[in-house]
Amino acid sequence: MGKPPTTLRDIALSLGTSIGTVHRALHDNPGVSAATKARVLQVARNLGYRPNLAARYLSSKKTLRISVNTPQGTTSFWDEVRSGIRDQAESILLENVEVEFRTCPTLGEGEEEALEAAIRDQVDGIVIFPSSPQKLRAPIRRATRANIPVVCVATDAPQSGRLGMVGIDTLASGSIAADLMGRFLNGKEGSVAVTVFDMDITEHSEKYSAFRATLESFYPNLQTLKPVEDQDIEKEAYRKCRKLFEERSDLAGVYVTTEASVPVLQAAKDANLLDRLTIITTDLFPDLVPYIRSSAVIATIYQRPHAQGELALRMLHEFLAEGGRRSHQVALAPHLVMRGNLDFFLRRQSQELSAKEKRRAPRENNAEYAGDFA
Amino acid sequence: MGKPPTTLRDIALSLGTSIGTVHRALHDNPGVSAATKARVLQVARNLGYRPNLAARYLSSKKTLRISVNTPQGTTSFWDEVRSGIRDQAESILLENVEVEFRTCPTLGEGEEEALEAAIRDQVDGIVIFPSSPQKLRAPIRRATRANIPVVCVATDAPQSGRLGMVGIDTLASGSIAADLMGRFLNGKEGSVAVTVFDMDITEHSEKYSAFRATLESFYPNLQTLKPVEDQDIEKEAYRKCRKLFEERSDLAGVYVTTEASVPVLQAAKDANLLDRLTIITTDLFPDLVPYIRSSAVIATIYQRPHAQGELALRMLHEFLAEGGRRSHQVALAPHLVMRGNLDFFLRRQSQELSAKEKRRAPRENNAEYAGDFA
DNA sequence: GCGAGTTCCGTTAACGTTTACGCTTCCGGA
DNA sequence: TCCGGAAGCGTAAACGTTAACGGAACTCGC
Repeated sequence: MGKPPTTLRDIALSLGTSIGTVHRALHDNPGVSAATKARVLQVARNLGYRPNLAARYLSSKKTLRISVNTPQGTTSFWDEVRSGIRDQAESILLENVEVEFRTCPTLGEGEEEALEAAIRDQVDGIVIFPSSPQKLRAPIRRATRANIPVVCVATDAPQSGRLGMVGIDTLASGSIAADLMGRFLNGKEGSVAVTVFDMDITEHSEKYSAFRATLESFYPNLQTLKPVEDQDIEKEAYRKCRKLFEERSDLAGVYVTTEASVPVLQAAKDANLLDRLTIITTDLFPDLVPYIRSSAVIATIYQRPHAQGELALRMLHEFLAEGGRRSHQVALAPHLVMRGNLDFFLRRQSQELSAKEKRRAPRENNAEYAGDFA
Repeated sequence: MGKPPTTLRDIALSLGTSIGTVHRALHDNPGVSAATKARVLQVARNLGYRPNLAARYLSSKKTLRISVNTPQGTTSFWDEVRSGIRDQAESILLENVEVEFRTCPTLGEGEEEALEAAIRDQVDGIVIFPSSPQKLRAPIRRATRANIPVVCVATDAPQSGRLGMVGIDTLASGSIAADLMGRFLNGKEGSVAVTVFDMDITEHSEKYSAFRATLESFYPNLQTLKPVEDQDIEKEAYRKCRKLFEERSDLAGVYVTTEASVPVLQAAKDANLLDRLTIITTDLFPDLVPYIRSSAVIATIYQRPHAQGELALRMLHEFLAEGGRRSHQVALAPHLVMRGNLDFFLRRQSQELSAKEKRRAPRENNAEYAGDFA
């Protein structure tokens, strides 16, 4: 139970060799014969060696450099993600994390270059939003081969060898949207539209399927239309929706899974449908607020960007510091925002975005130093 | 920017004294004159000294003992809280946390004694559920005076000097419940009942007020009845609800804020009202599942016990390790569970409860040791 | 057979704290 | 005068790891 953990010294002693050799063997450094290395690894495993991170940090003082490759974005979503990453980096006990932001001004523009730049700069880890997974698969592979772990945020990049990904559970959000849509429409008949970014993105097609499946099984009198793909281009979203609104007179509701909810709302307004449609959107940003307050948007599914950022960095750090296990996939539950609890989320959002001085603040509040309490 | 942090040695050098003296001064240890101590503190402040946690841990190897005082509970809620605490304790980088569970078999029975026991045992910190805040105020004060920080979970203990508290935002949950209730009832008239544990508990009265306020302002045709207090006694809940159901023929919905939703549901069933009432409950546990599947319970507000546990421990550890700031208050956003996303939450719940071997697992998956990647 | 270059390995000084120990100085009491 | 003790302070050895240096043994070319 309380037996002291094994150290490099223990391994060295038990082999009749030295700490230096053990260290070299465990780290694949040159200067050890294959035979010795094998023996060291064997003993290390037998003794259940786990490196002491405090000692390691104390000794090497190497700081981990992490590149954060995200788009600027049209809403506050990515600002919140970045602020979550920053907060998490600062709250890490061993103060050895340094984040570098490589923000792409426009979606999908220069992502590859930014990723290549990060690899060239020899960062220790990367957090990335792979807006077009197929384009980034190769560079991500390259990073991984260069021993740079990559964590995807918001969207996955399958078969890219990425270390892990954190996002919102697509089933949970698609289904809750459908369930609410069904309830809110309360027995009405009609059709429901879903706008997505691109059905080629796994997350979006999964959300659509989950929505459709839930609606079909619980509310058979509502019909899910084919997805409207907007590629996050505002004009595209407006145009396609406007067209749809004119064609489908039986349209009862819209579920917007993308950031581009404002053009959809504008289209509804211009078609004089704003108060006749039941609209559920995604995420929370200033432009959306008046629509929620006025109930034009009846609910929005908040994808917790701050939490996504925190978790992505945490995953990366765990891996880098602990030599952790490979390949996690974290699916968060979304939050539901409606008129009633809107203020709670707005307050929180602004706190999170402006929480710069939170951590490093001088300890004024404890009289004298007093601090440690331990 | 990148200047090296100040160390004890720096302070000692700048004062012409020794590391030992500086250390004693900073830790209020005997053996330093008041004058020297003052000078040390002054210089430490000027130089912006912050202790190096890695070095501290490496040197002292003292493990932090944390007492977790929670009730057994009638649902899985407290099991999830405890498992969250355990998970967080294990995921802490410096492996210096040891949790001791002092679980009370029945609610409110022997809480004081358990708290006293923890204090007597000289633990370094306490996580507690103060089921009756007024009774525990004094012992919590005593712990705090004995330099043992106390974090409340789920319910606050105001004016007790506790270090902090983590719980669900009452406004967010009360309001979303009301908003959903209003929407689901869709223009119907009638009255809505709210069951609470005890209006003397801040959280419960706040939830009730938030619910009532939101319902009043957005759905004026619905009337919020006076709260039903059940003290988490199942019979009490059943009896009071049964009575209410018979008296109020205009009853349209029920919002159950406590763990005792099953007796309420039973009462509704026995009064033949199960399919006529719109019922929103709180939390998620096995007995509730069939009701959600059958839509007898239309939605439940999940208070994320696992996350509450994680955060409570994190707060305590931050304070103990970092000598952090005093008095935080963390309010989580609740999750909304309905038929559609029920399975997501159930899967997650069972994962969280059974994730014992997750961390300490031997690293089988990396060929050889290979591990560090750093 | 001698230097130059490898390969493999041991040694040691850091890193910043904590802690135990030891050295002064000063003071009161015998 | 000498001793005991305490107060105030310095010293140094840990803690487990990393990284740089040095040295032995062995090889190769001449």
